[in-house]
Amino acid sequence: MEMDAQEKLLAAGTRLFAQKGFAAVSIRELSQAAETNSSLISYYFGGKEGLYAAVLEKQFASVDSVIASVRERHLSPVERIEAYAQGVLTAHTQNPYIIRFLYSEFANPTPAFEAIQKEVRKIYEFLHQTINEGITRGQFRADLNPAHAVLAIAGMMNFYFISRPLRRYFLPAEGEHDAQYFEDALKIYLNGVTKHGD
Amino acid sequence: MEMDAQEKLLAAGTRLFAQKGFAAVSIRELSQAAETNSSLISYYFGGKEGLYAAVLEKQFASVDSVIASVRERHLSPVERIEAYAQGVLTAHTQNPYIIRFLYSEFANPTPAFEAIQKEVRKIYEFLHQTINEGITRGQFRADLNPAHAVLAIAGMMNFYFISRPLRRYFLPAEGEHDAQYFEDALKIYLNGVTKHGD
DNA sequence: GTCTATATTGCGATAGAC
DNA sequence: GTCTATCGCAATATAGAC
Repeated sequence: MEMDAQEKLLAAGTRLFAQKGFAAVSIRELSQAAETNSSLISYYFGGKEGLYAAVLEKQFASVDSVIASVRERHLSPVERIEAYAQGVLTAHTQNPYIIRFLYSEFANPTPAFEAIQKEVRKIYEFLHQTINEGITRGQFRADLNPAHAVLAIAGMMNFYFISRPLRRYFLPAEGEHDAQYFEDALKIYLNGVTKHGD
Repeated sequence: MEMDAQEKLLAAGTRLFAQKGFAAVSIRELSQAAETNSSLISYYFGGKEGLYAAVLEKQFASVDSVIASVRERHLSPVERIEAYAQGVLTAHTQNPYIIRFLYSEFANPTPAFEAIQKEVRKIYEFLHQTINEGITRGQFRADLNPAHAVLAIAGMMNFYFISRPLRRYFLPAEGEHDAQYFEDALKIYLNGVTKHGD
């Protein structure tokens, strides 16, 4: 462990802002969770908003590295879709709170939104280009609308994590089927977009 | 129009709670948006929390009617998947804020969560049964995991609305392609789950 | 049924001791 | 670098006039 007050505040902020949203968390609650003093939030981060910005920045830095590692490899369209799915799984597994922040910013943008938008756009363009290439190469159905095909795969992959808290209430003791879901969803998707009668 | 104070508060609460979240909206802001007085929130709803509960109740009542109308029809598995997609489109079109409340409750359940959970469970079981029947009838692939197939279709359909606010920032002037997206996504999904070599 | 006025609590930020 | 104490303000709720 060995965390100083600044690190403990960042950790507490990540958890609490993700769980309850920015407005619902007070600096008193934050400082108690971090076992430190509320005045240190201003000292280190310039206030509650500054702490929130620091939390977001750290979250999305890790996303960026995942994207970059996928982009630089030379892969076929199908392999790229698979790499995207694996990247989503990796990102959400490494960082279970990121989907909350992403959605919070969708719904109610803060100044940090611009940076997030840039990340999302990179992913969108990567997928869009992948679909187009798959069509051009004759591997994907020619009647595919690329923008819609992108939304379809992104929805299949991200909704799994979005719906996680709710699923825990009514699905039989979901162990950790994450990898299996991604495999199954990929099969449905690739089967749905590729040409048949091969 | 002809709205009394109670109706105006309910309308203002729906918009503001959806846009900013429960904690980020004050009763002053609410009463100003409704062009009335903050004390009326307590008078009619017993307080800010009561107004929020009333907003949620009204939102999910409309979802229930959509589900019920789909369930009672006699449809084949493929037709039921199509009816589900149409139902999602209808519900979100009639009520653009519902996805926000749904997600807010996923992330941070309030006492209203129990009722929402019941609605979601109904939808889940409808889809699960549909997939199973499709497999039994030999229309869907036998190696399909029903739970995963449900999540895949729910993700494709709901993520479209979840991502709407963000898409507006980087997609070329999305007109209203909603119906077209649903058609395209359905084609991918059904193509992905049904048996081939027919 | 709707308003004004106000009681009370909790908020975020900061001054200043150590 | 971390604490205590406190300031000023905005929050929700309510009492009471009309």
